Amino acid sequence: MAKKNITFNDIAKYTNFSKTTISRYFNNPDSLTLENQQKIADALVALDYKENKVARILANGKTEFVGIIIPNLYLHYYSQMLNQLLSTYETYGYKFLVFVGNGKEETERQYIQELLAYKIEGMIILSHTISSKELAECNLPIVTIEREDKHTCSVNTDNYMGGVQATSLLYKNNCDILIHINADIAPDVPAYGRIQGFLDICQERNIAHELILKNLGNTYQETSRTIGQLLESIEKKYPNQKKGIFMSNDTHANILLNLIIRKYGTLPDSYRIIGFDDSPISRDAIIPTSTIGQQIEKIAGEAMELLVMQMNEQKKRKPSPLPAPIHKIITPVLVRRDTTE
Amino acid sequence: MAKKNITFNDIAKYTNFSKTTISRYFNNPDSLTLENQQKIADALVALDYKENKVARILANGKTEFVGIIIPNLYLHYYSQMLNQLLSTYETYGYKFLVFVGNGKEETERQYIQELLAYKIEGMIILSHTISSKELAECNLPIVTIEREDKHTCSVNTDNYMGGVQATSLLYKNNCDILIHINADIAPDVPAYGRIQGFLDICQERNIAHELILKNLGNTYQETSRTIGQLLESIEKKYPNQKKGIFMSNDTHANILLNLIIRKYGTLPDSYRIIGFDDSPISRDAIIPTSTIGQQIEKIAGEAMELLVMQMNEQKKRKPSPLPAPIHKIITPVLVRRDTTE
DNA sequence: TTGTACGCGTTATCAC
DNA sequence: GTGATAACGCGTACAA
Repeated sequence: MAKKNITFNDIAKYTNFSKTTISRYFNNPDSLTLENQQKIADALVALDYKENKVARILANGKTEFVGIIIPNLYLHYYSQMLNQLLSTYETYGYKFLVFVGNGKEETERQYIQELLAYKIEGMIILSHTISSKELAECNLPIVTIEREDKHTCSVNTDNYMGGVQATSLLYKNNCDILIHINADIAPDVPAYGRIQGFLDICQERNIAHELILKNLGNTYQETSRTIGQLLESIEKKYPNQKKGIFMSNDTHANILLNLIIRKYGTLPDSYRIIGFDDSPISRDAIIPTSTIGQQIEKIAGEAMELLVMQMNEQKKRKPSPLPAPIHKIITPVLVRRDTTE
Repeated sequence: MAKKNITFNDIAKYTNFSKTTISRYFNNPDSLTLENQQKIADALVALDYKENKVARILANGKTEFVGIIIPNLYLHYYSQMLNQLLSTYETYGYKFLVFVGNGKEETERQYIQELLAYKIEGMIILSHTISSKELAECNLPIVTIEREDKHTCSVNTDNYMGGVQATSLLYKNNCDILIHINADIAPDVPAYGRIQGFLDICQERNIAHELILKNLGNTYQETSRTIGQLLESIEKKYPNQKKGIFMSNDTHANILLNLIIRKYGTLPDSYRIIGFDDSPISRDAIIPTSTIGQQIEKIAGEAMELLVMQMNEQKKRKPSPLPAPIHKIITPVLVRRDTTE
């Protein structure tokens, strides 16, 4: 920088006020005469002053930074969530430092260290890598979203209810056999609720059902092949039966749907399908696919509200820590489209 | 905060060194005895020291912050680009302050002010709202991506080449009539190159063609209806001809494809389709769709490289400004799938 | 190899 | 309503 930055000192000299008064102009303008306010305002434009929030942070400790660690932005769910979180800037004014987790524990730990070094006031964690116990030890307001959350505040979709809704809809479609295909996830991850919801409804209503827990593969090719194999075995196992299939997400539902359509040219009456997430693919599919919609905007909003509450508490003289983590549950929305009746 | 933060001063007292030595331990450890390094290292853990980068910024002026303004994260293209940009943290160590533009000029201007107040070292702009002229006046290293870029450094896809590739492929598919459907975009936006590429190839090779420039609507419903109408008029206008249709993006290509499949049960030989972007929908479509792939990772990489170069220049004693903005062009990749032969 | 003294730009605490 | 002065935590000449 050739020309030095203009500081309060320069303005003070220019206006014959003190630094203090200039500071007050910004933080408590009413304590100045209107006349003097104007003087300073004029000086600001005359000198082309640019504020420096870094100095302000050092002086008053408030960074207005929030850190976000998100697993990726490939999945529509995550990018949408980030979108909504960033949008809360308009409401709360917090700035976001964003890191994309890569699943490596050590790296994500470094991200957190980096965030702490910048004196962020709080964190929102969507990544699954680091345990809520370790997160809680950061001693910082934290909200986790849709992940293990024993020791942190969190906002989650009511996955159980989602599972119930999906299963019930298939049931009402008069399916003979209900099938849920999902990965073999741990019970402490919120998404496990979908499985439990499926099982409970089936047992409660005495519905014939099969739960297929299987890793479907990490690439599209792999997933596609695995689902193809599952479809074959299902066809063999349940011929002449009306099959209601509840897929763990819309991408998988779409793959299944495409396989069926390519085979039969249409979705036979013997198949009903429902996905999860309400991602664009469910709408863009050759047959718009029923799904369970997560209320992403609401989840993001609640997460920030929960975080802001904690951050405000921290700013008090004697912050009283939460007696226990708060967990908010957001109800999902059933989206009926053409793969169910 | 109940307990005060540990500072270099505390460590200095604890170890009987001076602040300076502590500082050196972090910034130039080799200038200390191994023995003394160990002493300080021990003190660090004993006192549970947490570094404070805000203070460091104030002292040395290097924030290592880069600002990003992105129009939205709905479109896969943008979320992917953000993903790749954020991933460069591993390479360069720059932290990212991210804002989602909302299209309102005044708001985005405020975002920029906010970023400047945090003394970011550079900006990457994907939003279209603010002119490159105004951006350049920030007097800060800037790289724009895929937008008007007369006065800023930029990285863009070679849209013209993309148009040429798409058009050539349809031509090689022995289509009787080539049709390009796009929005009525301004010639100074990079994406205009797709139109020009289409036109040039058609004229050069004397191919029967039609260019349809039309706003397809802002909602899915609207877009879907508009494309349906276009399809009808195309069928009337070119019966018994083999139609090669180049859509402006994969979402629109998919809508068109679905309409055709729903009508004919398959993609008739009289239709060849190609999209643009290589977004997931092109792969997930009922018939995997040919498309032009933008090399997002490469674009993001080049953008950061270009930005880092400028930022490094700024840190020199006497930074010499670029004589003219540098514009990098990244060649797209033709992705052949099943909607062309 | 280590220390002294000051600067970075703002806010907070008194005093007037 | 306004001002002097001391933080905030770290980097960096310059000196030793």
